[in-house]
Amino acid sequence: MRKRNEKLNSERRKQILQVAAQWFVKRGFHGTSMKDICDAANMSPGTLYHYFESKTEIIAGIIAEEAQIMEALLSPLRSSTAFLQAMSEALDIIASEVTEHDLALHTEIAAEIQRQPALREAQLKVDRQAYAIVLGALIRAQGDKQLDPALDLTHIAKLVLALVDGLLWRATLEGPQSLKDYLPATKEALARILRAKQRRT
Amino acid sequence: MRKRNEKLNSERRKQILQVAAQWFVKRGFHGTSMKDICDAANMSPGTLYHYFESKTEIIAGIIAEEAQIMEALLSPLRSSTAFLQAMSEALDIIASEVTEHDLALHTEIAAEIQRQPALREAQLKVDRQAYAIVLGALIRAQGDKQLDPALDLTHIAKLVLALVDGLLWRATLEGPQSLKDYLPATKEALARILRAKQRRT
DNA sequence: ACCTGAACACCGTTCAAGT
DNA sequence: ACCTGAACACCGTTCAAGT
Repeated sequence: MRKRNEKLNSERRKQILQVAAQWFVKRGFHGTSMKDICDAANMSPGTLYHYFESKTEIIAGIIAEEAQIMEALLSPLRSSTAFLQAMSEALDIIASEVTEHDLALHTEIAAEIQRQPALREAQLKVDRQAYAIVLGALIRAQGDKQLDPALDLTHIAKLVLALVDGLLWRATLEGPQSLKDYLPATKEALARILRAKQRRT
Repeated sequence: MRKRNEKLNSERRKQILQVAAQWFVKRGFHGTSMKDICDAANMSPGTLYHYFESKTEIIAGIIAEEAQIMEALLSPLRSSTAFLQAMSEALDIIASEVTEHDLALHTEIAAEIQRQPALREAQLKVDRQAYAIVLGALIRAQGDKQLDPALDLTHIAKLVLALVDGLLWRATLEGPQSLKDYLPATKEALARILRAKQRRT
Protein backbone atom coordinates (compact mmCIF):
# COMPACT_ATOMS: atom_id res chain seq x y z
CA MET A 1 0.00 0.00 0.00
CA ARG A 2 1.88 3.00 -1.28
CA LYS A 3 0.84 6.44 -0.05
CA ARG A 4 -1.59 8.42 -2.15
CA ASN A 5 -0.35 11.35 -4.19
CA GLU A 6 -2.95 13.86 -3.02
CA LYS A 7 -2.11 16.51 -5.56
CA LEU A 8 -2.24 14.18 -8.54
CA ASN A 9 -5.40 12.57 -7.19
CA SER A 10 -7.35 15.82 -6.82
CA GLU A 11 -6.10 17.13 -10.17
CA ARG A 12 -7.16 14.00 -12.03
CA ARG A 13 -10.57 13.97 -10.32
CA LYS A 14 -11.17 17.61 -11.23
CA GLN A 15 -10.12 16.93 -14.81
CA ILE A 16 -12.47 13.95 -15.09
CA LEU A 17 -15.41 15.90 -13.66
CA GLN A 18 -14.82 18.70 -16.12
CA VAL A 19 -14.70 16.63 -19.30
CA ALA A 20 -17.55 14.42 -18.05
CA ALA A 21 -19.82 17.44 -17.43
CA GLN A 22 -19.15 18.66 -20.96
CA TRP A 23 -20.10 15.30 -22.41
CA PHE A 24 -23.17 14.92 -20.15
CA VAL A 25 -24.51 18.28 -21.31
CA LYS A 26 -24.09 17.45 -24.99
CA ARG A 27 -25.11 13.81 -24.98
CA GLY A 28 -26.76 13.23 -21.60
CA PHE A 29 -25.65 10.95 -18.82
CA HIS A 30 -26.59 7.74 -20.59
CA GLY A 31 -25.58 8.99 -24.03
CA THR A 32 -22.01 9.39 -22.79
CA SER A 33 -19.88 6.27 -22.56
CA MET A 34 -17.04 5.75 -20.15
CA LYS A 35 -14.88 5.42 -23.24
CA ASP A 36 -15.92 8.94 -24.32
CA ILE A 37 -14.74 10.27 -20.96
CA CYS A 38 -11.56 8.19 -21.10
CA ASP A 39 -10.69 9.53 -24.55
CA ALA A 40 -11.45 13.15 -23.59
CA ALA A 41 -9.32 12.81 -20.46
CA ASN A 42 -6.58 10.77 -22.16
CA MET A 43 -6.69 7.77 -19.89
CA SER A 44 -7.62 4.09 -19.99
CA PRO A 45 -10.81 2.65 -18.41
CA GLY A 46 -8.71 1.16 -15.61
CA THR A 47 -7.34 4.56 -14.70
CA LEU A 48 -10.77 6.19 -14.78
CA TYR A 49 -12.08 3.49 -12.42
CA HIS A 50 -9.11 4.11 -10.18
CA TYR A 51 -10.44 7.63 -9.51
CA PHE A 52 -14.20 7.01 -9.61
CA GLU A 53 -15.86 3.78 -8.55
CA SER A 54 -18.64 4.14 -11.11
CA LYS A 55 -20.39 6.46 -13.54
CA THR A 56 -22.78 7.39 -10.71
CA GLU A 57 -19.84 8.54 -8.56
CA ILE A 58 -18.94 11.00 -11.31
CA ILE A 59 -22.45 12.48 -11.16
CA ALA A 60 -22.17 12.72 -7.38
CA GLY A 61 -19.00 14.76 -7.87
CA ILE A 62 -20.84 17.09 -10.24
CA ILE A 63 -23.72 17.59 -7.78
CA ALA A 64 -21.21 18.58 -5.09
CA GLU A 65 -19.90 21.26 -7.46
CA GLU A 66 -23.49 22.46 -8.06
CA ALA A 67 -23.64 23.52 -4.43
CA GLN A 68 -21.07 26.21 -5.19
CA ILE A 69 -22.99 27.49 -8.22
CA MET A 70 -26.17 27.74 -6.15
CA GLU A 71 -24.25 29.64 -3.44
CA ALA A 72 -23.13 32.16 -6.04
CA LEU A 73 -26.63 32.61 -7.48
CA LEU A 74 -28.21 33.23 -4.08
CA SER A 75 -25.29 35.21 -2.68
CA PRO A 76 -27.16 38.55 -2.56
CA LEU A 77 -29.42 37.04 0.11
CA ARG A 78 -26.58 36.06 2.45
CA SER A 79 -26.17 39.37 4.19
CA SER A 80 -29.13 41.24 2.78
CA THR A 81 -30.84 44.08 4.61
CA ALA A 82 -33.76 44.53 2.20
CA PHE A 83 -35.22 41.16 1.19
CA LEU A 84 -37.13 42.14 -1.92
CA GLN A 85 -34.19 44.13 -3.19
CA ALA A 86 -31.78 41.26 -2.55
CA MET A 87 -34.13 38.66 -4.04
CA SER A 88 -34.55 40.86 -7.08
CA GLU A 89 -30.77 40.98 -7.50
CA ALA A 90 -30.54 37.21 -7.08
CA LEU A 91 -33.16 36.75 -9.82
CA ASP A 92 -31.20 39.10 -12.08
CA ILE A 93 -28.08 37.02 -11.53
CA ILE A 94 -29.98 33.80 -12.22
CA ALA A 95 -31.49 35.21 -15.41
CA SER A 96 -28.19 36.51 -16.71
CA GLU A 97 -25.83 33.73 -15.63
CA VAL A 98 -27.77 30.49 -15.99
CA THR A 99 -26.94 28.86 -19.31
CA GLU A 100 -28.43 26.05 -21.35
CA HIS A 101 -25.46 24.00 -20.13
CA ASP A 102 -26.51 24.48 -16.49
CA LEU A 103 -30.15 23.72 -17.20
CA ALA A 104 -29.34 20.55 -19.10
CA LEU A 105 -27.07 19.31 -16.33
CA HIS A 106 -29.66 20.15 -13.67
CA THR A 107 -32.40 18.26 -15.50
CA GLU A 108 -30.11 15.30 -16.10
CA ILE A 109 -29.40 15.17 -12.37
CA ALA A 110 -33.10 15.43 -11.51
CA ALA A 111 -33.81 12.22 -13.42
CA GLU A 112 -30.84 10.43 -11.94
CA ILE A 113 -31.64 11.13 -8.26
CA GLN A 114 -34.99 9.40 -8.77
CA ARG A 115 -33.40 5.95 -8.57
CA GLN A 116 -30.09 6.54 -6.79
CA PRO A 117 -30.38 7.22 -3.06
CA ALA A 118 -26.80 8.50 -2.77
CA LEU A 119 -27.42 11.10 -5.48
CA ARG A 120 -30.76 12.08 -3.95
CA GLU A 121 -29.03 12.72 -0.63
CA ALA A 122 -26.40 14.89 -2.32
CA GLN A 123 -29.11 16.91 -4.08
CA LEU A 124 -31.12 17.28 -0.86
CA LYS A 125 -28.02 18.70 0.80
CA VAL A 126 -27.77 21.42 -1.87
CA ASP A 127 -31.51 22.08 -1.51
CA ARG A 128 -31.36 22.38 2.28
CA GLN A 129 -28.54 24.89 1.91
CA ALA A 130 -30.63 26.99 -0.49
CA TYR A 131 -33.58 26.76 1.89
CA ALA A 132 -31.44 27.94 4.80
CA ILE A 133 -30.22 30.96 2.83
CA VAL A 134 -33.72 32.03 1.78
CA LEU A 135 -35.27 31.39 5.18
CA GLY A 136 -32.50 33.30 6.96
CA ALA A 137 -33.00 36.33 4.75
CA LEU A 138 -36.77 36.16 5.23
CA ILE A 139 -36.47 36.00 9.03
CA ARG A 140 -34.21 39.05 9.08
CA ALA A 141 -36.66 40.92 6.85
CA GLN A 142 -39.67 40.01 8.98
CA GLY A 143 -37.82 41.09 12.12
CA ASP A 144 -37.14 44.33 10.32
CA LYS A 145 -40.90 44.82 9.58
CA GLN A 146 -40.39 44.50 5.83
CA LEU A 147 -42.85 41.60 5.60
CA ASP A 148 -46.35 40.78 6.66
CA PRO A 149 -45.82 39.63 10.29
CA ALA A 150 -48.53 36.97 9.85
CA LEU A 151 -46.60 35.02 7.20
CA ASP A 152 -45.38 31.52 8.03
CA LEU A 153 -41.86 31.91 6.71
CA THR A 154 -41.01 28.20 6.62
CA HIS A 155 -43.71 27.74 3.99
CA ILE A 156 -42.90 30.99 2.22
CA ALA A 157 -39.26 29.97 1.87
CA LYS A 158 -40.30 26.72 0.19
CA LEU A 159 -42.68 28.65 -2.04
CA VAL A 160 -39.87 30.97 -3.12
CA LEU A 161 -37.69 27.97 -3.94
CA ALA A 162 -40.56 26.34 -5.83
CA LEU A 163 -41.08 29.52 -7.84
CA VAL A 164 -37.40 29.73 -8.78
CA ASP A 165 -37.29 26.03 -9.69
CA GLY A 166 -40.45 26.44 -11.71
CA LEU A 167 -38.89 29.31 -13.65
CA LEU A 168 -35.84 27.15 -14.33
CA TRP A 169 -38.12 24.38 -15.60
CA ARG A 170 -39.82 26.88 -17.92
CA ALA A 171 -36.36 27.89 -19.12
CA THR A 172 -35.58 24.29 -20.05
CA LEU A 173 -38.74 24.33 -22.17
CA GLU A 174 -38.50 27.82 -23.68
CA GLY A 175 -34.77 28.51 -23.50
CA PRO A 176 -32.71 30.40 -20.89
CA GLN A 177 -33.51 33.79 -22.42
CA SER A 178 -37.15 33.33 -21.37
CA LEU A 179 -36.04 33.91 -17.78
CA LYS A 180 -35.51 37.58 -18.58
CA ASP A 181 -39.06 37.90 -19.93
CA TYR A 182 -40.50 36.59 -16.68
CA LEU A 183 -38.40 38.75 -14.33
CA PRO A 184 -40.75 41.74 -13.91
CA ALA A 185 -43.87 39.64 -13.30
CA THR A 186 -41.94 37.40 -10.89
CA LYS A 187 -40.63 40.32 -8.86
CA GLU A 188 -44.06 41.91 -8.70
CA ALA A 189 -45.58 38.61 -7.61
CA LEU A 190 -43.00 38.23 -4.82
CA ALA A 191 -43.69 41.75 -3.61
CA ARG A 192 -47.42 41.00 -3.43
CA ILE A 193 -46.88 37.72 -1.62
CA LEU A 194 -44.59 39.19 1.02
CA ARG A 195 -45.65 42.69 1.87
CA ALA A 196 -47.92 43.53 4.76
CA LYS A 197 -51.58 43.26 3.87
CA GLN A 198 -53.14 46.55 2.92
CA ARG A 199 -56.26 47.39 4.86
CA ARG A 200 -59.44 47.01 2.81
CA THR A 201 -61.70 50.08 2.68
CA MET B 1 -48.38 -5.27 -48.48
CA ARG B 2 -51.16 -6.76 -46.44
CA LYS B 3 -53.64 -4.42 -44.82
CA ARG B 4 -53.01 -3.43 -41.23
CA ASN B 5 -55.15 -4.92 -38.49
CA GLU B 6 -56.04 -1.64 -36.79
CA LYS B 7 -57.56 -3.19 -33.72
CA LEU B 8 -54.61 -5.49 -33.03
CA ASN B 9 -52.19 -2.68 -33.77
CA SER B 10 -53.73 -0.22 -31.32
CA GLU B 11 -54.16 -2.90 -28.65
CA ARG B 12 -50.53 -4.00 -28.87
CA ARG B 13 -49.28 -0.41 -28.79
CA LYS B 14 -51.37 0.35 -25.70
CA GLN B 15 -50.08 -2.81 -24.02
CA ILE B 16 -46.47 -1.92 -24.79
CA LEU B 17 -46.86 1.63 -23.47
CA GLN B 18 -48.37 0.35 -20.25
CA VAL B 19 -45.69 -2.19 -19.37
CA ALA B 20 -42.96 0.21 -20.52
CA ALA B 21 -44.23 3.00 -18.26
CA GLN B 22 -44.20 0.63 -15.29
CA TRP B 23 -40.60 -0.34 -15.99
CA PHE B 24 -39.50 3.24 -16.64
CA VAL B 25 -40.87 4.35 -13.27
CA LYS B 26 -39.12 1.57 -11.38
CA ARG B 27 -35.83 1.47 -13.23
CA GLY B 28 -35.73 4.64 -15.30
CA PHE B 29 -35.66 4.99 -19.05
CA HIS B 30 -32.07 3.84 -19.46
CA GLY B 31 -32.29 1.28 -16.69
CA THR B 32 -34.97 -0.54 -18.64
CA SER B 33 -33.86 -2.75 -21.52
CA MET B 34 -35.91 -3.52 -24.57
CA LYS B 35 -35.68 -7.12 -23.44
CA ASP B 36 -37.37 -6.18 -20.14
CA ILE B 37 -40.25 -4.68 -22.10
CA CYS B 38 -40.36 -7.67 -24.47
CA ASP B 39 -40.57 -10.11 -21.57
CA ALA B 40 -43.23 -8.10 -19.74
CA ALA B 41 -45.30 -7.84 -22.92
CA ASN B 42 -44.63 -11.45 -24.01
CA MET B 43 -43.14 -10.67 -27.40
CA SER B 44 -39.84 -10.91 -29.25
CA PRO B 45 -37.62 -7.88 -30.01
CA GLY B 46 -38.64 -8.08 -33.66
CA THR B 47 -42.30 -7.74 -32.73
CA LEU B 48 -41.63 -4.83 -30.39
CA TYR B 49 -39.78 -3.03 -33.18
CA HIS B 50 -42.69 -3.73 -35.49
CA TYR B 51 -44.88 -1.50 -33.30
CA PHE B 52 -42.35 1.12 -32.17
CA GLU B 53 -39.41 2.25 -34.27
CA SER B 54 -37.20 2.84 -31.23
CA LYS B 55 -37.10 3.21 -27.47
CA THR B 56 -37.56 6.97 -27.98
CA GLU B 57 -40.81 6.36 -29.86
CA ILE B 58 -42.13 4.56 -26.79
CA ILE B 59 -41.41 7.65 -24.67
CA ALA B 60 -43.14 9.82 -27.26
CA GLY B 61 -46.21 7.62 -26.86
CA ILE B 62 -46.09 8.11 -23.10
CA ILE B 63 -45.82 11.90 -23.43
CA ALA B 64 -48.93 11.89 -25.63
CA GLU B 65 -50.78 10.10 -22.82
CA GLU B 66 -49.52 12.71 -20.33
CA ALA B 67 -51.59 15.30 -22.15
CA GLN B 68 -54.73 13.55 -20.93
CA ILE B 69 -53.52 13.43 -17.33
CA MET B 70 -52.76 17.17 -17.42
CA GLU B 71 -56.22 17.83 -18.86
CA ALA B 72 -57.78 15.98 -15.94
CA LEU B 73 -55.69 17.85 -13.36
CA LEU B 74 -56.56 21.28 -14.76
CA SER B 75 -60.15 20.40 -15.63
CA PRO B 76 -61.71 22.68 -12.96
CA LEU B 77 -60.35 25.66 -14.91
CA ARG B 78 -62.00 24.72 -18.20
CA SER B 79 -65.39 26.26 -17.54
CA SER B 80 -64.66 28.09 -14.32
CA THR B 81 -66.56 31.18 -13.22
CA ALA B 82 -64.41 32.02 -10.16
CA PHE B 83 -60.70 31.70 -10.99
CA LEU B 84 -59.25 31.47 -7.50
CA GLN B 85 -61.88 28.94 -6.50
CA ALA B 86 -61.25 26.82 -9.60
CA MET B 87 -57.47 27.07 -9.28
CA SER B 88 -57.76 26.05 -5.66
CA GLU B 89 -59.73 22.97 -6.70
CA ALA B 90 -57.17 22.15 -9.38
CA LEU B 91 -54.40 22.33 -6.77
CA ASP B 92 -56.40 20.04 -4.47
CA ILE B 93 -56.73 17.52 -7.29
CA ILE B 94 -53.01 17.76 -8.08
CA ALA B 95 -52.06 17.29 -4.42
CA SER B 96 -54.33 14.31 -3.96
CA GLU B 97 -53.93 12.52 -7.28
CA VAL B 98 -50.29 12.98 -8.28
CA THR B 99 -48.29 9.94 -7.29
CA GLU B 100 -44.61 9.14 -7.02
CA HIS B 101 -45.12 7.15 -10.23
CA ASP B 102 -46.26 10.29 -12.09
CA LEU B 103 -43.45 12.44 -10.69
CA ALA B 104 -40.79 9.89 -11.62
CA LEU B 105 -42.12 9.58 -15.15
CA HIS B 106 -42.34 13.36 -15.54
CA THR B 107 -38.75 13.85 -14.40
CA GLU B 108 -37.54 11.06 -16.63
CA ILE B 109 -39.21 12.77 -19.58
CA ALA B 110 -37.72 16.15 -18.64
CA ALA B 111 -34.21 14.75 -19.01
CA GLU B 112 -35.02 12.99 -22.25
CA ILE B 113 -36.48 15.99 -24.09
CA GLN B 114 -33.19 17.80 -23.55
CA ARG B 115 -31.53 15.93 -26.40
CA GLN B 116 -34.43 14.66 -28.50
CA PRO B 117 -36.17 17.33 -30.59
CA ALA B 118 -39.18 15.11 -31.32
CA LEU B 119 -39.80 14.54 -27.62
CA ARG B 120 -39.29 18.22 -26.83
CA GLU B 121 -41.94 19.11 -29.41
CA ALA B 122 -44.37 16.60 -27.89
CA GLN B 123 -43.79 18.05 -24.41
CA LEU B 124 -44.16 21.62 -25.67
CA LYS B 125 -47.53 20.64 -27.12
CA VAL B 126 -48.72 19.48 -23.69
CA ASP B 127 -47.34 22.66 -22.14
CA ARG B 128 -49.05 24.94 -24.66
CA GLN B 129 -52.32 23.19 -23.92
CA ALA B 130 -51.89 23.80 -20.17
CA TYR B 131 -51.01 27.43 -20.88
CA ALA B 132 -54.14 27.87 -22.99
CA ILE B 133 -56.35 26.46 -20.23
CA VAL B 134 -54.87 28.72 -17.53
CA LEU B 135 -54.81 31.83 -19.72
CA GLY B 136 -58.41 31.26 -20.84
CA ALA B 137 -59.60 31.03 -17.25
CA LEU B 138 -57.60 34.13 -16.29
CA ILE B 139 -59.06 36.18 -19.15
CA ARG B 140 -62.60 35.24 -18.17
CA ALA B 141 -61.86 36.18 -14.55
CA GLN B 142 -60.34 39.53 -15.47
CA GLY B 143 -63.32 40.32 -17.70
CA ASP B 144 -65.46 39.49 -14.71
CA LYS B 145 -63.52 41.99 -12.51
CA GLN B 146 -62.17 39.24 -10.25
CA LEU B 147 -58.57 40.24 -10.96
CA ASP B 148 -56.44 43.34 -10.92
CA PRO B 149 -57.20 44.88 -14.33
CA ALA B 150 -53.57 46.01 -14.66
CA LEU B 151 -52.16 42.47 -14.70
CA ASP B 152 -50.48 41.21 -17.88
CA LEU B 153 -52.21 37.84 -18.01
CA THR B 154 -49.83 36.26 -20.54
CA HIS B 155 -47.05 36.56 -17.99
CA ILE B 156 -49.27 35.65 -15.05
CA ALA B 157 -50.35 32.44 -16.80
CA LYS B 158 -46.71 31.42 -17.23
CA LEU B 159 -46.03 32.32 -13.61
CA VAL B 160 -48.91 30.10 -12.47
CA LEU B 161 -47.52 27.22 -14.55
CA ALA B 162 -44.04 27.85 -13.15
CA LEU B 163 -45.39 27.77 -9.60
CA VAL B 164 -47.19 24.47 -10.20
CA ASP B 165 -44.13 22.94 -11.87
CA GLY B 166 -41.97 24.20 -9.02
CA LEU B 167 -44.26 22.51 -6.50
CA LEU B 168 -44.03 19.28 -8.50
CA TRP B 169 -40.24 19.55 -8.45
CA ARG B 170 -40.34 20.01 -4.67
CA ALA B 171 -42.53 16.92 -4.50
CA THR B 172 -39.88 14.91 -6.35
CA LEU B 173 -37.41 16.00 -3.65
CA GLU B 174 -39.62 15.72 -0.56
CA GLY B 175 -42.22 13.19 -1.66
CA PRO B 176 -45.74 13.69 -3.08
CA GLN B 177 -47.29 14.18 0.35
CA SER B 178 -45.36 17.45 0.69
CA LEU B 179 -47.73 18.95 -1.88
CA LYS B 180 -50.49 18.93 0.74
CA ASP B 181 -48.31 20.86 3.19
CA TYR B 182 -47.76 23.62 0.65
CA LEU B 183 -51.37 23.99 -0.45
CA PRO B 184 -52.53 26.74 1.97
CA ALA B 185 -49.47 28.95 1.41
CA THR B 186 -49.73 28.44 -2.35
CA LYS B 187 -53.40 29.39 -2.47
CA GLU B 188 -52.81 32.46 -0.32
CA ALA B 189 -49.91 33.48 -2.56
CA LEU B 190 -52.04 33.15 -5.69
CA ALA B 191 -54.77 35.24 -4.11
CA ARG B 192 -52.27 37.98 -3.31
CA ILE B 193 -50.76 37.91 -6.78
CA LEU B 194 -54.08 38.15 -8.58
CA ARG B 195 -56.44 40.32 -6.63
CA ALA B 196 -56.93 44.00 -7.32
CA LYS B 197 -54.38 46.14 -5.54
CA GLN B 198 -55.65 47.56 -2.29
CA ARG B 199 -55.32 51.28 -1.99
CA ARG B 200 -52.57 52.37 0.41
CA THR B 201 -53.66 54.72 3.20
C1' DA C 1 -48.90 -7.63 -41.70
C1' DC C 2 -47.24 -9.82 -37.94
C1' DC C 3 -43.77 -12.58 -35.57
C1' DT C 4 -39.21 -15.13 -34.32
C1' DG C 5 -34.54 -15.23 -32.60
C1' DA C 6 -29.74 -15.07 -34.02
C1' DA C 7 -26.39 -11.61 -34.99
C1' DC C 8 -24.11 -6.84 -34.85
C1' DA C 9 -21.80 -3.06 -32.80
C1' DC C 10 -21.52 -1.12 -28.43
C1' DC C 11 -22.03 -0.47 -23.30
C1' DG C 12 -20.21 -0.26 -17.98
C1' DT C 13 -17.18 -2.67 -15.25
C1' DT C 14 -13.42 -6.03 -13.83
C1' DC C 15 -8.95 -7.76 -13.43
C1' DA C 16 -4.35 -9.81 -14.30
C1' DA C 17 -0.33 -7.65 -15.30
C1' DG C 18 2.89 -3.89 -15.52
C1' DT C 19 5.62 0.49 -13.32
C1' DA D 1 -0.48 4.08 -5.92
C1' DC D 2 -1.12 4.57 -10.50
C1' DC D 3 -1.81 2.77 -15.13
C1' DT D 4 -2.84 -0.51 -19.30
C1' DG D 5 -5.97 -3.00 -22.30
C1' DA D 6 -8.17 -7.46 -22.98
C1' DA D 7 -12.23 -9.75 -21.40
C1' DC D 8 -17.11 -10.22 -19.40
C1' DA D 9 -21.99 -9.82 -19.38
C1' DC D 10 -25.21 -6.87 -21.35
C1' DC D 11 -27.35 -3.18 -24.33
C1' DG D 12 -30.45 -1.23 -28.58
C1' DT D 13 -31.30 -2.39 -33.08
C1' DT D 14 -31.34 -5.13 -37.52
C1' DC D 15 -32.62 -8.65 -40.56
C1' DA D 16 -33.25 -13.14 -42.94
C1' DA D 17 -36.70 -16.29 -42.46
C1' DG D 18 -41.24 -17.96 -41.23
C1' DT D 19 -46.76 -17.60 -41.07
